[in-house]
Amino acid sequence: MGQRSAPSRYNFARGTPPLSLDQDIYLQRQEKLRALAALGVELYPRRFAFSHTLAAIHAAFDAQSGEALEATRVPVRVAGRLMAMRGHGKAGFAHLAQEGTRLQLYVRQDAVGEAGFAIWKLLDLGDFIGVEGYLFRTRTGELSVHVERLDLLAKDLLPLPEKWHGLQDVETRYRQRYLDLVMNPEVREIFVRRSRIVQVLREAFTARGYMEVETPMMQPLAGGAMARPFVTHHHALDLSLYLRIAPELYLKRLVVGGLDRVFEINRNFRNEGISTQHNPEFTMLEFYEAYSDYRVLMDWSEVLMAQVAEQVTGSSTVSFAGQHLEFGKMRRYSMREAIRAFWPAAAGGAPSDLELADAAGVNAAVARYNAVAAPETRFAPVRATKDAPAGVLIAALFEAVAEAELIQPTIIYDFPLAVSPLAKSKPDEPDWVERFEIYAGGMELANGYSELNDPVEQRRRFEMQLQQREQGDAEAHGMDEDYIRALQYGLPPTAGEGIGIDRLTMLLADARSIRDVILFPLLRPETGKSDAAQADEAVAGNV
RNA sequence: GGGGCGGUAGCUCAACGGUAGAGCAUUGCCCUUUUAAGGCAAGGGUUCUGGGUUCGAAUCCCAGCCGCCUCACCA
Repeated sequence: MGQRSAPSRYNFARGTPPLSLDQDIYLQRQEKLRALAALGVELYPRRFAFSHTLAAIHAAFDAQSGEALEATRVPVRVAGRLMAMRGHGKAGFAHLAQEGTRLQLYVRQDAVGEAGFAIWKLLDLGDFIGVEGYLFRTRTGELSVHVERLDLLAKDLLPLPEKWHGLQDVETRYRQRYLDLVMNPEVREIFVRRSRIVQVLREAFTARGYMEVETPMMQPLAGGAMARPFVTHHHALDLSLYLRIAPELYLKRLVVGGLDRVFEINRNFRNEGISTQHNPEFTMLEFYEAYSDYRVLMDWSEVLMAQVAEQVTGSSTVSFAGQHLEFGKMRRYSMREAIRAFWPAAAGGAPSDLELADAAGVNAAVARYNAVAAPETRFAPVRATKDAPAGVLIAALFEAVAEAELIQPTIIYDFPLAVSPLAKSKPDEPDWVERFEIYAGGMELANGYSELNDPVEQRRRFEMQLQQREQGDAEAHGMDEDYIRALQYGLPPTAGEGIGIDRLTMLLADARSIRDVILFPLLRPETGKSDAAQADEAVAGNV
């Protein structure tokens, strides 16, 4: 076949650096392409009409005996990527892979002819091929295709990772996700499951009378959450825009407009840190229903989570990080109850509702807690910002005391108003709002509330946020006059909620990093050229 | 941003101050029911980069780059 002569044929002599193996294989395989072309093979044909998917073949014939197959000689045309090849002189075995399933091929010269066998000898691991033949069982009983015709569909010019261990290098897995998907079946399974989760959610919302909508990703004001936004610019309008941090304010405008039940599954963008639980762009399911409140949504969310877990994993109890999470029955604590329930004994008496009702009491509780808290323990200290409102401190206290303990799916309800500028206050406690969050696996999974629909109160809340911003809180919410105008036309009583799809997928797929449930997580860009690019340049004489 | 761990052949990994190796993959030869096929032979390395210590560095030291984990921020 002459592969070894390939480097010299291209005359790399003048100042060309030594080729790495990667380039070597690339050039070998290009040489095989030329050899295939010389055999009259079309190198990049346009289609292959298959008779069955590999999955369909397994579904239909796995139960049939070798004798039955021999009697009927079922003709098949199948396609896929070559993932294993075992040569045996003038015959050979291969495994074809397609959509996560595999089927064995048996190729022998007397069945495919000399020309067909010449093609077979020029195939490599990773090539896409289509074959025609009939089904049979080998001596060991494996369902296989007895190949009679073999077509190259697309050649793999670069070597696949090692077949037994798969692709392990974490960076390569994320940068070249296609290799991860080719080599690691469990990775493929996670993304199949993610798709299933979204599908089940869509069905559940549709069944509840919701319509799916899309609202702007580019917004003149980044509202609906507290986070640093990404900034971009529209040239024709000479307009600075923010990638949205949340769709909330647009979805509620739709409820003003009479779309009573709306949901959106789409990306949010937050210009903040990257961690195992944070990616700068992440997928949020956000939904609003008119004439409802947070109690309705708490109950519905609990049902929904159990239903999704059941339909996706087969059980409402799911394994996550070595624990069994029971989505069938969620615990519920008010935020104040949760602080008391998980209060460290060493810190003395847990704070009462009365103590948490004013700044002095809250500061005393934080001081008691911080006296026993220490970094690197489960009780991290509360970092008290100067002059932070009592509500902000209470929320911080909750996160420090309780959040890490919320492994089992748990609803935390009734939040301080100071951290909830868009939520309706409780009728009997004006400093607290009708808001809840769902925690599971130690992560915040969902956030919902009764929507504040009083435009006068909403303006006051925005002004409070502006004050916090002036005191140095860069993430405090900005004033949105257009949103207030929408409220002035009347927002019916409404409840809304956001569910983090990435985190939900982590929980239901037992993935410990958000990067394992996002196909292309954000990474620092690669620098430099690939070996193949260098080889191409060398061949073209550009070096 | 702080702390910890890591980067060796295309891939998965050894070698831990003294000649850079194995398996898979690749190339050649043999092999018509194998399946991590097998046998024989061969090729393939800027040990992330740059300094330093040393007779000698993949190994020790310093700096940088990249990645992972973790803390902080956040969902």
